[in-house]
Amino acid sequence: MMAIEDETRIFEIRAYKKAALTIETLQEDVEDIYAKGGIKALMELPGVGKSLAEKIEEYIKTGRMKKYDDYKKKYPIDLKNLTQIQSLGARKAFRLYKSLGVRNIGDLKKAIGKKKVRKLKGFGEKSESELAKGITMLESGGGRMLLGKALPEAEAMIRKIKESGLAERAEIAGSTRRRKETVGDLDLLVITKSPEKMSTFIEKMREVEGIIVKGQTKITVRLRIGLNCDVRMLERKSFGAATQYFIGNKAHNVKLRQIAIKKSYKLNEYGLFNKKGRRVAGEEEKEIYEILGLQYMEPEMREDRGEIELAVQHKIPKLVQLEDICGDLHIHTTYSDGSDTMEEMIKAAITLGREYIGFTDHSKSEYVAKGMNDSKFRKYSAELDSLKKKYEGRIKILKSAETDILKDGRLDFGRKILEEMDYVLATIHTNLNMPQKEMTDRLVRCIESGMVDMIAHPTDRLINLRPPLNLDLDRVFQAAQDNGVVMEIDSFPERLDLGDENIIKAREYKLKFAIDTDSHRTTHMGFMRYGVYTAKRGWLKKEDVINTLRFGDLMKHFAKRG
DNA sequence: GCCGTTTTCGGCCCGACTGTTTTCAGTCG
Repeated sequence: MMAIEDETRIFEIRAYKKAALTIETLQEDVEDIYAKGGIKALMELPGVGKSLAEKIEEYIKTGRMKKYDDYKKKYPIDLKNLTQIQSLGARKAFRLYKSLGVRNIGDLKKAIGKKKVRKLKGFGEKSESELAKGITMLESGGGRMLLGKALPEAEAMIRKIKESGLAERAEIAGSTRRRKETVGDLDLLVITKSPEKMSTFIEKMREVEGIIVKGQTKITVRLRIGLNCDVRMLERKSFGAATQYFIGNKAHNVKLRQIAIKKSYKLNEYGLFNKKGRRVAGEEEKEIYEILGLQYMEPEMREDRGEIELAVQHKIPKLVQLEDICGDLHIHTTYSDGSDTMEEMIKAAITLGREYIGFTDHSKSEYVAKGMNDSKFRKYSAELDSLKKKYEGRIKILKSAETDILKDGRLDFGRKILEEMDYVLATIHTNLNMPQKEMTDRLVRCIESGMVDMIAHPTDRLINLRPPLNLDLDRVFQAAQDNGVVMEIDSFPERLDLGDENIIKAREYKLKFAIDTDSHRTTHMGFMRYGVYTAKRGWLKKEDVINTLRFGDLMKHFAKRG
């Protein structure tokens, strides 16, 4: 609303946005900060000064903000939703309101239906149809896609672009490269001497449904899988700068450019330039960080969560890598809801070079997953024993089960069976709607039982499908710390649980993690990389992850718990 | 509206593309 009012106040508007972002990404609730330290504590937050702190205070105390309410009276427009429409910002939305009385998306649809928009000054037939398209896109979901689906698509496109013979280099950028759990679009970068031919090649790719915009250095297309894809074409000398720029994220880049300015440089997607306009870096990403006095960091860390401050001090941690993973501790077979046999899973694990593999079929409470009762567990156990012998020298086999945590926090198998296992993996699968205190008590009781080594997919969320369990994670992590219980990072693309933000929280409790695939068939074993990406986004090092241990050390780790 | 190793005033990240324009406003990333 301020943007409609007066464009010259752009910096004031940015100040509001910046403060809003600070509060959104706070680890703590802003109300708690205020309760503890009052207005002074609010002013400590980056981007929050006296004026904004007072407004936040007003909002916490009264639930309202006068300045906002006054604006809202003046502009009774649903800007929040209207500006979700592609190509529609605050100023255009206001013009639509003033001349056509458009207050919300419904009104806009009607106006477009009556062909009224095209008659307005500054609008035309084309803008009208762009708005119509934008509304359709928005209504058809417009949501974010799982990394597990978007990344393979991006990789396939990169392969084809390289094979075209038109590209010298091609890389994935954007949130896909940062390995965010979901992505809103694909960003691809290409070095080419013939951008026009490259554009035509992209247009004709089988993955592409149609063109959205096309310029001299970039083309945006709609992909059949339901994502937009930006392809930027560059010269070799700018490739590093462009990679840095388009990997982002935005907040990370803004900070980088501020550092550049302080050091009398200018940073953009074409390079790092000194005062005289001479390019001092640009072909390689690393040079840019180096000249700015920053330690290089992997893209997974670039979320402006303190990594730049660490880079200034050259204290960037060495993150865990896929190659560090020695084994997989969460595997299903035909003994419960898996579709491949134990032996098929073992052979696949050997092909992937795993040193060990832990079997974890479901316990009896999981009727739908054909969970094992005690007698079925006996058969399962016996077969594992004979396979252990058969594959001796080729792969180590561990015996466990994904044991249900019952409503009261007890486990679904008795002590005798649990003691037969090399380690106990436990999780919540049923009664997912308990209130926070009960749910937390349930999990904490289980952790404190002394019977459990590891909690599988601790929040049980399914991305875009099911919210996380209502848990007080601070209590859970504290209990895990006290009892040496490991938290799983489930690599299944729909799960990625714990996710990056919860890993960051868990790290404060100095917990150990296991990155597992939760495979239900041999092809799922390749999901390990998504778990590693997530761990990297949570800044985990090799030492934080127990399945980077060699087999002997892993057994020592489990033995410590008895 | 915020902020300070150049500053309590005067900066604040930067460029591409489109549509509707005759030189630019608006939007996006």
